Amino acid sequence: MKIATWNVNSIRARADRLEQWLLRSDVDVVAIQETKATDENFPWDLFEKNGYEVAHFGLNQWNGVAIASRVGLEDVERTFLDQPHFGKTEDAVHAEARAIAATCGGIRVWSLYVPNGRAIGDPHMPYKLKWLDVLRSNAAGWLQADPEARIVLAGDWNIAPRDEDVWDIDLFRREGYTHVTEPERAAFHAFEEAGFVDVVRPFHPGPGVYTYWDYTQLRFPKKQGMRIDFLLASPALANRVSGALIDREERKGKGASDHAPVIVELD
DNA sequence: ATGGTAGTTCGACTA
Repeated sequence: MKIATWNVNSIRARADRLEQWLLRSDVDVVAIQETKATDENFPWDLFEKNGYEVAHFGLNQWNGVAIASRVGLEDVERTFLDQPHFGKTEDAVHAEARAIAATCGGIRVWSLYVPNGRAIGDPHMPYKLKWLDVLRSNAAGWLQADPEARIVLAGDWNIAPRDEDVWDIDLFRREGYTHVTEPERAAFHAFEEAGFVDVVRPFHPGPGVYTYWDYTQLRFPKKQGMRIDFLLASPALANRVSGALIDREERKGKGASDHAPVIVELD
């Protein structure tokens, strides 16, 4: 069984490439981020005609997350408990479309699009950290309730946990860039302390292994990327992982997303 | 000093 995560940066702009990738990659489940779509303009047919069920959570042209599966899709959940909002509104109606879950082939799959902190000192940074902390609190609770639970937290985390996860850590420090700050890294490592495991890194250790390359300044051909997309598996699921792939081919050519798909193979 | 890219959508915002 193969499970993938992929920030597609607009599912409508990526429809043709996504369909070709589904055929080529042969994944059973894919967690998708940044659909930039509403349910009204979401390309449902693309999945159905290729044998996938799909659940989507999209409110407007921003964010948007989905899960597609050909091994079942049950108990869909949109947002996690007490998911923080940006700004003053506190009602669930105003939560951003950044988290969706479904049970696929016995695995609880979360497709997550972690908020971008934008800049050190920007109010989006404490929002990002709070969002991660509440998610971690929920996820730790799921494991406490059932230590054998098969859960995968898959998505665009907008964090580079190690210095080697960006092409030039000195540049990031000098310029005061986000994604590499200590509070962001602590928020990520808290998931590992709760028992979740990055199941891709052991198969693809760095340095120089990335999942995202900015569109500008020839970042991809210059191999200047960031590792910010992760699948964090519960212990019971991590034990079943037999391989992983970061699909750099999909970042090539005209019409590519700025993120590559990340695929995990399970026994 | 500027813009360098790509997506939403048609001005401005997001990444």
